[in-house]
Amino acid sequence: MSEAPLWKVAVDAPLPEALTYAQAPDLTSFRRGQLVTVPLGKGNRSTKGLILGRCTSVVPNNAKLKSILHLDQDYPTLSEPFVKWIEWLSNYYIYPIGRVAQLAYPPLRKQEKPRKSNRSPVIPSEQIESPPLMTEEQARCVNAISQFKNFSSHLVFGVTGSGKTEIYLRLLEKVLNEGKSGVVLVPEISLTPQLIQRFARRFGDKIAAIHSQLTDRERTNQWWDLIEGRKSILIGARSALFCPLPNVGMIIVDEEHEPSYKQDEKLKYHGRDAAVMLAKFIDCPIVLGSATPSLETWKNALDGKYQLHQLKSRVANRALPTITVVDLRDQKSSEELQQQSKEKYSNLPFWLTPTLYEKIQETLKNNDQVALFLNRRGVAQMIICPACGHTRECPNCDINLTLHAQSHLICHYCDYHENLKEHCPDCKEGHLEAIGLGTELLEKDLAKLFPGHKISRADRDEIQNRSELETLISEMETGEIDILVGTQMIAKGLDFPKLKLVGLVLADVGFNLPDFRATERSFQLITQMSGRSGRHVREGEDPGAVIVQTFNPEHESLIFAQKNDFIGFASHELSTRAQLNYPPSGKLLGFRIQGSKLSNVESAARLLSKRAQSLKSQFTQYQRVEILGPAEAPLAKLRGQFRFHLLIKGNQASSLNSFARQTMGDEDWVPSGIRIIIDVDPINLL
DNA sequence: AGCACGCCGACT
DNA sequence: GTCGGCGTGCTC
Repeated sequence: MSEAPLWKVAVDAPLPEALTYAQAPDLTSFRRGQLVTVPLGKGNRSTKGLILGRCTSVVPNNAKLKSILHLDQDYPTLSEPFVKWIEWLSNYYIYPIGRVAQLAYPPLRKQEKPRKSNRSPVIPSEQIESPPLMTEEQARCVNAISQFKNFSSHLVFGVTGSGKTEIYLRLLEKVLNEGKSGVVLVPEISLTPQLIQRFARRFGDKIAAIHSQLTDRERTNQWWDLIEGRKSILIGARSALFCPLPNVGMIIVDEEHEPSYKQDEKLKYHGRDAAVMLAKFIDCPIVLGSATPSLETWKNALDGKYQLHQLKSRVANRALPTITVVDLRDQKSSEELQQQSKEKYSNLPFWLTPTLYEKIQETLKNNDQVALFLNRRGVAQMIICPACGHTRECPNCDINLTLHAQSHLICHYCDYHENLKEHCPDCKEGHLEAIGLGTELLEKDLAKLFPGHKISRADRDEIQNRSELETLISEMETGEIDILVGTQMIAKGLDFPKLKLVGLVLADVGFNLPDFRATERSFQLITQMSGRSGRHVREGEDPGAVIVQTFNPEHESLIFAQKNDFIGFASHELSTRAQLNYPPSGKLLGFRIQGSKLSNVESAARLLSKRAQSLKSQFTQYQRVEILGPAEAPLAKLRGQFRFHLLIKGNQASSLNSFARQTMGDEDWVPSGIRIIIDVDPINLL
């Protein structure tokens, strides 16, 4: 009997490595990239697996090999670059290879005969429109990038309203003309019907979309449309990257600075970084776009790794809005002023300064729209008993409950609900008081102040799906809504012609988070929010206005945002980061230790830290690795699980990676009931 | 992640 | 006795 080959198969199970299988004698040879079905475990259980190649090493410790059951020939063979990319993801993010491989396939089987669905189509059919004229800047940028056919990274750095989307459309047009396909990644939140429509008006039925709002069936159908070449432009959220469509000629990542590109569960990958690697493996250009690039990307541009294409002017020379900063401390300290305004403004709620109030009135009088931004939901963040000082906390998470409506207390992390009692449950005496503010409170107060005007709220409580967002958008477009109140949701990508005033109710919310990126986030937020205002003013017309209310008017993020000076901000912030060796100067890797018993979690965290310390002292190549912690995570308890974390900082990704692997070892030292989760390049330090 | 095994308590 | 609760551990 001739020697049958052995195969390395990445099976869909949480195994750190691929498993080795024998080839059943009646099957023909396999190829790397093919999907197969293999037996796994006891009983006659079977799973999907990706063939990684022949097994060259000696058969692992006397395991009794099983045979591959069959080839799943309905599915396409993944290309060599794509398989390499999957292997890279698994190595870099320290995540089971089989689990990564599985992401390349759709959730359901291929649909043989299409059934009619009463859901609205994923891509609306639109009348094709001819492209608008480009500005000179836009044309120069398109020409520069489209000269590249092989791997090369480009940063399109353009102020909001400079027409980055038009650049993407033109680049994709060229890609299509060469008979290739293209992928456009956008943050989930800005994957609005508006954006898809805009692509559909240019490319008609060549467009496919993949995002979290699709049903499994819709997602599967989009996947096959791309695989079989019926669609050749894929626009989607980060998960769209895993669709192995053939012949990709360009990848575009819009709003590349968006933290939501980082997935923080399962495979904790960064969509932008993963996109750059994919482009590298398939050898095509990658285009990153932003008005406020992440410092990681900006540093790459400064270092010459990415080519910088800067757009300095807004389309049609629209003026940038003026940013007025209102110091909330003044409002409190100057008694004289307060006395004066007391009479005139006695009706104003505490969060609304006369400056903002008057500007709202003026804007409404001109029949224009106002948007107020506050990064907090609900009515109040804290419920306190004035008698005993107790606050109402979530029993599962280490966090205050937020008040919604009149009497609903909700935990924003685990969705625990309870009713607000009139008397404090602890001392049974004090009347519970609500402290703080949220979007729901703004909406209520505004309704009293501006009767007769339509006020709408956009936050996760109010807008939960695509159709609700669509309704809101169309009401904004028709001018039906006068004042829009919202969280993050309204900061991204929305484009309303009549929006002339944007108010940031309390900019400080973002300044003081326990996160080294807090300043960067604030700068981005202020810039993005002000970009929403006056996007359609004509030349010579008054620009839109932005009013920022804050207790910290001297905060760097505000100073630079007010001057519209990203470059100044970036160089200031880069030097601050470099001093502490934070990214993008250094690299970070986080361990999260969690379990249901506090003492066990704490001792496991200590044990992990001890292993790391001894590794560091043992090997000279780890001398410069810093070990921070272990400490209780800022959210010390979440969904009933206690959490500790350990952060390690280093200079190179590769050495941090091997340091983390060696620290974990074979994991047989991890006590039962404890889970240790690795997060490479963490974004959320909570 | 599944799925089996195994060791206890509550029932026919 | 034996059914089934879910804690523990393994998957070529």
